[in-house]
Amino acid sequence: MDTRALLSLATVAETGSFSRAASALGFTQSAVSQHVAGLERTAGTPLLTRRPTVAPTSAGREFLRHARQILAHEQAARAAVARVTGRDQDTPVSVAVTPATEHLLPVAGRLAAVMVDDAAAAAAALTSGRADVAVVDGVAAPRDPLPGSGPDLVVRVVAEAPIGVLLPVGHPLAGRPGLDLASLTDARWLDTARTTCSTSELSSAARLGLRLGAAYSGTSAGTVAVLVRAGHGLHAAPADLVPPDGLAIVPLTAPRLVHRTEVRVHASPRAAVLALADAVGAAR
Amino acid sequence: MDTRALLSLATVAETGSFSRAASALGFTQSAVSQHVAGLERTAGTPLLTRRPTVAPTSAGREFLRHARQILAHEQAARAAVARVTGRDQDTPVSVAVTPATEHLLPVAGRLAAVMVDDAAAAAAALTSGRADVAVVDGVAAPRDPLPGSGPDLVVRVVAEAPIGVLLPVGHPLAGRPGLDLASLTDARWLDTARTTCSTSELSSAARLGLRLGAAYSGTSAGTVAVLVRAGHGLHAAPADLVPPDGLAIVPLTAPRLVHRTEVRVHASPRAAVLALADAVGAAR
DNA sequence: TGCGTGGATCGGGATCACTTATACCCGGAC
DNA sequence: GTCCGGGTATAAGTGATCCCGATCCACGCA
Repeated sequence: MDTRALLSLATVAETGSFSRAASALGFTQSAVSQHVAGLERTAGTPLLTRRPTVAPTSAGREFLRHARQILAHEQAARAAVARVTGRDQDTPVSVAVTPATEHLLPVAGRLAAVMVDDAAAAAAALTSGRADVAVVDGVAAPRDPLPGSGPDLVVRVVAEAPIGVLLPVGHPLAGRPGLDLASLTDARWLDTARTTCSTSELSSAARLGLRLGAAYSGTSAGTVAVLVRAGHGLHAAPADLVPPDGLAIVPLTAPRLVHRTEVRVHASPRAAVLALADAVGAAR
Repeated sequence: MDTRALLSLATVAETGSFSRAASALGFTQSAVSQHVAGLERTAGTPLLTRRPTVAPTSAGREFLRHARQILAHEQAARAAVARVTGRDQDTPVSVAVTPATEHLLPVAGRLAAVMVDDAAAAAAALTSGRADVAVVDGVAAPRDPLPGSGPDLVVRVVAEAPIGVLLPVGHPLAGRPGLDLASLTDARWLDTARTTCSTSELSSAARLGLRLGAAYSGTSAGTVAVLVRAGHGLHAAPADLVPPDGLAIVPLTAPRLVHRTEVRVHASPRAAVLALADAVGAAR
């Protein structure tokens, strides 16, 4: 099996057209057609529908899942070899960052930031070789790893703080010394996925279904504050945060969860990567 | 990049010889040599040492990690396509089982058992397509998944019981109503990895280092009982187990952990696989 | 019916991937 | 030193393959 054919298949599936895939890859349409035909011959079944539209069949979807993995590993293999042979000394360090950690990056130095939504996406970028370092934050139990951590990665904790609930100062619960999340499942929560301590992270770390209110798909902590103050829903935040005007933070007593910021690097990083990881760890 | 070359490289690395790899794969030694040379040319660096012995270089080790993933995904892609096209109707259902769950398999029916050590190894067998179903047991917090569970897998819990500590009846702690694991880190534990509620699973689920005594690398619950009775160390067990002669089981009150048995299948199983999963689930 | 779009197919030159045969390298025996 | 044996690299030849340009074909549309 040749990975060029897999790339053709994947590109056709993405672009929805043999000719567009061909021009994207610098092949002729004929070659792409032959690639796909060859894969279908070895698979023994059609992988794409042609008419009325070009789209994966059910067999094709399964096949593509693995094909994409193979292509990712092919790139990762190249990157890994370049890393150990040190032939990447002059290429910029590529950093995967979650929205809330972007400000930790040093301004100086040759580096390329890869924006990712959460720790799991950062792990994918790291293992596929798209990133050399990841600076991620997320919600987990105190001794649990953040999602997506695995072997072959060196993890370094930059900051860790217990989690609290962000409430308007006038809210009936704002005066409490602490709160149990289980008693708040019927409250309305902002529906966030990319913010610091996003409700989706909170919900999955706590393994609790939370009732969702207004949805916010951005990443800005300021907007979250405005929405909470306006009563559109609750949101979590690191308990050591200075509460924005008009808001209070009440610590979560159960379940015991923390917001953690981590730097992750491959087990065998080049010097420039290590230096960057140290800089972020020290910046804090 | 051609996966045949990757297979040659991997086989050379495994057998430690170009000629042995060649005969194992049905190639000539010359072809294997050219495969490896081609990969080294594209990688731009030697991947294997030739003399005094054939072994991966550091770049080769990194490369091989990804190469093996690619080969696994190639097989998995074939298996996945065969699954959805139903061309595997007459092949036996392949089941990955942990040592403690083997007795749950129905005796009748065409099936092939793949023995694995733990839930994580079963997950690897499942995603690589080596197994259609997995019947696994392991230790985890009550609402946590067992290690190695992921998306694209349908999980069904067969049995779940709290965990207790297996003690000789004469042991000073044997009369207690419950025990805290944190107070037992200095006790001596049997060093097991493949038994039901093995100490390595217990330790990693509880995130506690336990002091290890005698090591037992087998899987027999009977042997574990004999070793505990003889005072070689403590061991965990499902709390609902009928204690063997001369032993008592004291429930663990903290951390709250359970021993769980699960059946896992791919998201789109063929009928024969589903039937088997149901049979195991019903057997209990 | 004729036309435009887009995938499939055909023929042919360049390249590739094997095989066989042979060269090369190194350690050990004499 | 020389020869031998186990083992990898290289050379030459051949059939398969890859990819291109050209053309065919199916379909939707006016």
